[in-house]
Amino acid sequence: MNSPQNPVVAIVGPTASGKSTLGIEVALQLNGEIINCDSVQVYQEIQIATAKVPLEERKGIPHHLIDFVSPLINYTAAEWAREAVTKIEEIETRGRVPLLVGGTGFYLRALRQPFFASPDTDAALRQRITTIRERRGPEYVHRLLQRLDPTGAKRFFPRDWPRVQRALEVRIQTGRSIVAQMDDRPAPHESTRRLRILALNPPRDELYQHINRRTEVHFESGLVDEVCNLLAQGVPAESSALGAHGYRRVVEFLRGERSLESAIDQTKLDIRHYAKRQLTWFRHENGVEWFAGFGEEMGVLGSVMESLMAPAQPK
RNA sequence: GCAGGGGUGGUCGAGUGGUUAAUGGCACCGGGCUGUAAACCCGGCGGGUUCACACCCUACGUAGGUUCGAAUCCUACCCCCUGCA
Repeated sequence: MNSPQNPVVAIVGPTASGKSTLGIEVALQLNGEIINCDSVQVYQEIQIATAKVPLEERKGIPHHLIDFVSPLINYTAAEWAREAVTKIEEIETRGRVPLLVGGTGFYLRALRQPFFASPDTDAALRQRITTIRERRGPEYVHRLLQRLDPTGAKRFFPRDWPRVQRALEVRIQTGRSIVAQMDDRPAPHESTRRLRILALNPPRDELYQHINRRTEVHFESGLVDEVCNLLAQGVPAESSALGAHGYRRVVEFLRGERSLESAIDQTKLDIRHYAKRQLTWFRHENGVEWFAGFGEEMGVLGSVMESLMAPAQPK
């Protein structure tokens, strides 16, 4: 019943490349619904610097997995992948086409290559390890891992603390090395075989200009006030939500650690670096079809539609 | 005009006679990524030839000089900053 004629479309690419706009246009033409694939847009309440498409600009296209997680929670890729599968099924049941739109390559990969089964994050354990890291440095944590799980320790650079800490957590929680478990991936959802991954690749210098301009607009639109309010509401400064681009630097500004100007400049830089990493990610992701240009360009929409109407390229 | 300080690679900034194409930071480029991923980490980074060991060229304001050897010492000139006029 589900053939390649019923594709699941993913629109990916660097930030500010016009994915959202393109996604809506493609959805209109394919009778689709959009599933957000961006690790920041999932959060409620943070608004200005997230580049979420406002409701009135969605042209009636339903958007899922957007604006639905409290900023108090630290959402994860595995959760997203699970919920995305559910949404894909729901949308297809309605006879519509699911469109995954967003720049978080890691989320998309979590969907295509599900993670090995592991216990939920133990917040207390994570906090304990984090405290150790803050007091004694990431290398110290790496040495701990070396003792408990030498194989795992070899796999990660000592300073790569998120991965080192996770490996340590897994070793402690399951009694086994993370490395020994990594190949136990569950089979991906059937729909991932019908994925058409379309990636935008605008000229790098123009993309960087877009990013710079967009960042200035965000600050002019009251980003600083937004952060003040969020902090006042009790959203922790260390939350994933406030770690997002823009928010993070404004928090530093409010703490007096940098000037407003430096917060703006650093945000621009953060985002430019991010865009580059996204490009790297998708360049090496399997089965990606590239389109030069921004998603807002009519020509790009044209070639995207043309390519979607044609059968998928054999890989 | 006088006195003092300074001009180093895209940028900031070390280096004060000899493994110096020149520490380091940033930018930039490339790469990684298995429940924090808008996070975190790794590598390259004057130019040219080479698969590679390697080799050649050009570089520390400009022009000369001293020296076996200079970004580092000397002379002149140009420019910048500070103080006094």
